Amino acid sequence: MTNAGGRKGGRARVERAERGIPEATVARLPVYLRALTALSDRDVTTASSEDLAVSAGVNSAKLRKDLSYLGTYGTRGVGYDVDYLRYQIAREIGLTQDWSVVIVGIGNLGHALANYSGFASRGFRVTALLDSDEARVGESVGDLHISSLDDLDEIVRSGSVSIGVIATPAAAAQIVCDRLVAAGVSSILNFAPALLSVPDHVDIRKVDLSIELQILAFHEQRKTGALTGIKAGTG
Amino acid sequence: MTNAGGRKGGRARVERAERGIPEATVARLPVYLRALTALSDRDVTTASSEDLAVSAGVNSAKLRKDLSYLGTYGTRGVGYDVDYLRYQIAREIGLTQDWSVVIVGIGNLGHALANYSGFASRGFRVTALLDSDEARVGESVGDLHISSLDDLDEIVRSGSVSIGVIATPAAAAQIVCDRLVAAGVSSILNFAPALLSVPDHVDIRKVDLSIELQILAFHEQRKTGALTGIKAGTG
DNA sequence: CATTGTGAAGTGATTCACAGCA
DNA sequence: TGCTGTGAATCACTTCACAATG
Repeated sequence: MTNAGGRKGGRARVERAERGIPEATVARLPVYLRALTALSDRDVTTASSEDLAVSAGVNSAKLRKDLSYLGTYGTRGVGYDVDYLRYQIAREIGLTQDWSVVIVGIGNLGHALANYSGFASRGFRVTALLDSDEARVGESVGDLHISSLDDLDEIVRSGSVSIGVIATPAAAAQIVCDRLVAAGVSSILNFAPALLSVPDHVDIRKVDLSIELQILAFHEQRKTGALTGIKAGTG
Repeated sequence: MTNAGGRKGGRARVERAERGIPEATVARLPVYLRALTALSDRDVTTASSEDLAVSAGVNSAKLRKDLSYLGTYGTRGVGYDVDYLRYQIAREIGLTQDWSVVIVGIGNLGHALANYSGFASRGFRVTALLDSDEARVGESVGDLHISSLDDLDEIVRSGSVSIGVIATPAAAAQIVCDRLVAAGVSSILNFAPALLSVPDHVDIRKVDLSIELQILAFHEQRKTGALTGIKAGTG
């Protein structure tokens, strides 16, 4: 990488493979993993970067560059061994171990997440569902029952939970977030339309359904020429 | 910027402002909109780029640069008029008009999306729920009832639907996608864990819950040093 | 050979830093 | 004076293009 010049004079020693995987690459590893799994399911044993790239929806140079951050797992003139590469990526992401997840806020979305099979199929085990509404506590969803938010500490500690999912209304999100952090959760997936603040050691990712629609609306508007002074007349 | 001498009254000489908004900026406009709404709700009438930036969770230089793509809506030495800027951003995104949305696949997630109030509160009206499972057709969810996928053409045409949401299993996603496109939908939000191909004129965005968790797991693993047996010391 | 792995070039986004203006 | 709007500098990511190699 072009880190030429060197900043803080000294630490220039590039430990690329271990520390320096670009975020953009990290975000694509699960996509590659899924593509490899699909190939493996179709009994494909070897794939070139081009095959894989098509299967993952990226271009092959990007794919090769991405993989190069992990190590050299390909064979020149041949390609990649599908199962071997799949294992390596799974290991890199951390899917060779199980992860315990708690979901807080068991409304419509929380329900859906609790039942979402896509979590379980990777190594994510939903170990608890929490809600602050005491009327809901005890209710069962799938094979879990809803616990009180007050049990959070106990649940996180005893279940080695490191990932929390927030599916509460926006108004409750920061409080829930603080409690998750206090209980020891250090990665959070937030579905509430709210900006959350967390200490540095906590990772947070946000999924905002209404923002996604708004981004689509922006482009849709451009397409139909509704904005710019072109005669509108939708409909 | 090209606004030299050109204000809003003039014609569309400002090619850049209208056409060239960077994707990264577009993705943040809804965030700014939300921050402005929150400020407005607290009766804040004026905000500096710094205020706004804090409220939106970005830095102020980025916010100012983003806003500069839309036009010149601030006042030097003062800041931005909250309601005025809010309107301008809403207009830019296309939220000054309503958008009809159909949701296909009324399983757990589809249900949750159908009931999600965050859509309606912006200008998104869910006008139809579709499912290919005939046993489900007729069932009611909120104040809508589930229609057959076969009615898609009719629904899209009569309701001027331009946005479709796919919440089906992965195996059905491409077929549903093709049917949406054939019916005239030109923006798609895909929740199915599948790579969809669409013609150029169709915009597609993907929300993948399991990928989000995997990205968190990657970082979580690094934090706990679970993987590589990295010796903490940099050497 | 075919295909990987990677420097180098290219593109896009972010941040800096300050001129220009209310 | 205080803050916006924006060129210039920097940083991050992507793509090119080809030497290295099983």
